[in-house]
Amino acid sequence: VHPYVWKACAGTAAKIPAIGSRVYYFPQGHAEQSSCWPDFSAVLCRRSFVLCTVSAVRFLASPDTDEVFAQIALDPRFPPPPLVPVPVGTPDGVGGGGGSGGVVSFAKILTPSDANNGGGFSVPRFCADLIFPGLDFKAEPPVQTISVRDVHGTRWVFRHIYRGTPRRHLLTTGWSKFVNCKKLVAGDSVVFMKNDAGELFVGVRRTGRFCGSMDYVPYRPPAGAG
Amino acid sequence: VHPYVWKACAGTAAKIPAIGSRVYYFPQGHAEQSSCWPDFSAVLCRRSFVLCTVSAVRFLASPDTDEVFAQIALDPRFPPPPLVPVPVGTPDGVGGGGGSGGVVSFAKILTPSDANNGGGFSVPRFCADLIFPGLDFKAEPPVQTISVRDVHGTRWVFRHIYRGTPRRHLLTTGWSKFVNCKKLVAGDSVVFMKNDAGELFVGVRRTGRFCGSMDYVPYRPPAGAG
DNA sequence: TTGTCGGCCGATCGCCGACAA
DNA sequence: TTGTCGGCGATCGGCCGACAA
Repeated sequence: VHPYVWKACAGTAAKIPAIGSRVYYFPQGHAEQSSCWPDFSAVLCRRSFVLCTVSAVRFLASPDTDEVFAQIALDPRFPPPPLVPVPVGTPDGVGGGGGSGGVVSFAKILTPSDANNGGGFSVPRFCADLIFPGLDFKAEPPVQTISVRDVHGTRWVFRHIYRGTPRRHLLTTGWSKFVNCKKLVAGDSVVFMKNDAGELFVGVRRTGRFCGSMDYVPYRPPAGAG
Repeated sequence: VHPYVWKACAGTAAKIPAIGSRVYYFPQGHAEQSSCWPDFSAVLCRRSFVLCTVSAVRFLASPDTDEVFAQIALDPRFPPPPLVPVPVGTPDGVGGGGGSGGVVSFAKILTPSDANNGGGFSVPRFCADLIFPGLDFKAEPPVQTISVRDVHGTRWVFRHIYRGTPRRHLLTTGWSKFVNCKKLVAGDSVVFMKNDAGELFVGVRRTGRFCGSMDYVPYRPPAGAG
């Protein structure tokens, strides 16, 4: 998942440390949020926390739920080992309060009307102006087809129309398929994004009590970074 | 899964050895049909086959596909150990060419019309006479609701009607739901069964190249049969 | 006897403007 | 500006007898 898209999906409250920064790791806190008790036999430390260096960060998304999460590799060695080169294409500063990288985004909580099978999606005016391509307002009605990609790169097509009295922006054809495929319900959020090149992206955030497992999966460092 | 229902689903070509019978086990033949190479470190034998005694048989069905399969535990010791008591309710001789135990069954390969979403199921006359409860032919049309259980015990309800010119037996309401839930397509088969008590059962056989994994799962013998 | 087809009817889907918050 | 509603037309699911293999 591209870090900019990932960040827009996760929201501004999610703070991910930069590679090379120093953090404290609290094994017990980690364990309490896990679905099963992790194997701490390799952690030869009696203190309740460990000073670590962030050695790698992976931005990931669940294939099932589109839920975005990060996998953060920690190195407890002291003094910290020399920093390995950051792979090409991974901007530094992401998640550390850095800039948005030219990506503009807009999130909306789905109303019951948005999530109902029978309806479309009411596009807030600010979202349409900020994110979507401009409509031809001389047409009657102004209408276009927009193509957006989700965090997996899957492409979704929506009919975007400006109609009704008073006039408002709506997504109609294609929207209910998106809602059903993503299993969205009222209260969930969708995030529309546009990058520098004008490409559109869409992410989802869920309200449900669904919680990631935080289980350990071995990290395989990039080639040449051994 | 009840052995009688299992046998009817598997068809007459499936032969399962009785408990206590002597069979030859061919490790290589087993391995060639497995999805991964089994661990044969415990088989201390250089010959290509091992004379075994069938110590246990379990009749199982896949929760996903309803595919029935058997798990056969083999004991290579010689001379054969004393036979443990057969658990109550497991008839001997099942699968060895024995009787049908009062279960009558009828299998039909689904036609395109049977599997189409728009249609019902044409019940062959012999199947209706042999398996289904008798209709009240004085009614116009003769119709009833039948309730059948699949290999998991899940209950399915079908509307059974005798209509059309010429008259024929059909399953209508409830049938397409069954086809969709079981993911049946033309060419697959359904098996209707009736036991001594008049209870109805239904099984499915698939034509697809789907193949069970034949992987090893430890067998836990019934209590008291150690 | 039974597989397939077209007809037909009701349910659902989904687009629409009205209207009010 | 935008959330919800009722209307309504299009589509689809599914029950029917006709007919032929």
